[in-house]
Amino acid sequence: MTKPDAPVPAPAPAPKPARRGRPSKDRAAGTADTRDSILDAAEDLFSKHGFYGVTIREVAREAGVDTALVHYYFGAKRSLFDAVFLRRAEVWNAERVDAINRYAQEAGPDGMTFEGLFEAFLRPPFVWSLKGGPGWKHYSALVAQTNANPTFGGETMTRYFDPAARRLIELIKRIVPDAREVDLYWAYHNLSGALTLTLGETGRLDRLSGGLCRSGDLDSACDYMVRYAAAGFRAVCLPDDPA
Amino acid sequence: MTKPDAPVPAPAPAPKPARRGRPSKDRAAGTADTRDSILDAAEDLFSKHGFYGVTIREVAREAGVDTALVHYYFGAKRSLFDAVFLRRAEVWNAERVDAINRYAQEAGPDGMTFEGLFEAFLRPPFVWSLKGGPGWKHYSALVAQTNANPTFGGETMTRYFDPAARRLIELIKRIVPDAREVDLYWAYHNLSGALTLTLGETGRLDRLSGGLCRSGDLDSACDYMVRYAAAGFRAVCLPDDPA
DNA sequence: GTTTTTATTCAACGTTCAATGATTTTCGGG
DNA sequence: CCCGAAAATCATTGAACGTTGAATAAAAAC
Repeated sequence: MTKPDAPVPAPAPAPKPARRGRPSKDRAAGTADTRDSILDAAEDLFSKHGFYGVTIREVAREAGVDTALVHYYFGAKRSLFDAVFLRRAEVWNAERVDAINRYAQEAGPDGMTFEGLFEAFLRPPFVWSLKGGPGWKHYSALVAQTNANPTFGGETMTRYFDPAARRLIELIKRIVPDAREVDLYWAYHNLSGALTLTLGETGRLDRLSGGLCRSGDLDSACDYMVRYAAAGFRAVCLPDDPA
Repeated sequence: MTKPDAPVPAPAPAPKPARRGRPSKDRAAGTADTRDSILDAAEDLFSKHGFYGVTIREVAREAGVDTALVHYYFGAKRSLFDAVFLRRAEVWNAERVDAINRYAQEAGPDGMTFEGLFEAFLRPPFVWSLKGGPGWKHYSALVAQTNANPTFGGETMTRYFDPAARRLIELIKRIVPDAREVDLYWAYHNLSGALTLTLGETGRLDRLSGGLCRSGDLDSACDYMVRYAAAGFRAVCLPDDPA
């Protein structure tokens, strides 16, 4: 059944040195290197197939390490997922909060607009996804997927992502002091859904539009979202449109 | 090693009659009953834990049937998922297309508004989720999750859900004939994200708002979404706001 | 009344999974 | 120079996985 060994592809590719024990110092930087490569691999795979769609073995293979090393660094599989999720959560949200706080200070209490505030709030994640390297792109998709999942990461999403949303709503109240709070939350929910779907870059918009729009064109996406959301908030909070 | 049989809990609880072979005719309606109960169980579980988070054994147990029966009716696990997804897809989308077509006819070419059109387009799925029983609620969550997944159901979502979106955009063009098509698609994307996140009812809005909003209050959600989206579309397609 | 088809249960197959314990090698501190 | 801690591999464990084949009983077809 074996094919005739005509071209001789390679004389048994020496499957690996398979060195055991602690690695010699010259290779890599020691520990942080391995840890991060596991996180990167897990981030990539989780973002594409979800928690249950990924095995520790796949993570280890993509990271180029032994399966047991994943447990050595992160313990149970669920802990690995949490580590992936938390790694960028703080950066992501701290930057958004900083941006809207800075905008509020620069614009002053009476100079703020919905457009300016949303621009400050939305642009950072789009920029990370565009310019932060593949890790950030994967992370965006992971957040999008986690946000849509009813039983997964609920507490984590709340813990890390809600403070930024709360701060945004506080600042919106300065723009429309008479708005009802419940209206603001529902309007924010509309914005949140659009944001996560867009950052997920599932490619559905590309197919729906027959190639006219590209999911990866996040600069345009952010521009559209700012205008769309600003008008939506005004319509929801200012029903009589005093303009 | 066996415990002293002091209290005698039960003389072997007769774990089940475990009848074999085709069921007698009086019990149940024959085949459609079993098939649907499997679909219902799978729909429930898939919507909560995703494709890989559910095992055939769990589906069978929740449906109250043998594991092998699931394969008998649906073959491979992936085929079961597709069957679940397709069962309600046609109803869901046919009704939305009918509703917007009816609205277009009643309002006439010059009488259509964004609010009226979106009301027709959005209300049906909200009503199904509210009044269609638990199956429709699970299905809504399943669609929300599938829509956010980059590698799953992409073709299926496109095949069954895009025609309704295309028809909607055609009708929007009658309201704003001068709008650029690319703007309409991006605006629709914002609407789509809000819709699926809301129908998912993940409970995040409840926690974010401290109980002020309830995810399950889909009547309000739909009202908000109609107003929000109508204003958003106007802002995106009519940048100079000729009003 | 016999035969075929349909619906169901049971038992098992081979595979893969997450996780662990033992072992090995190198680094760093004394 | 030694010795403990760190970082890695290997081998294995028990459980759970999707899937299949054989057996069985009622219904339907002839």
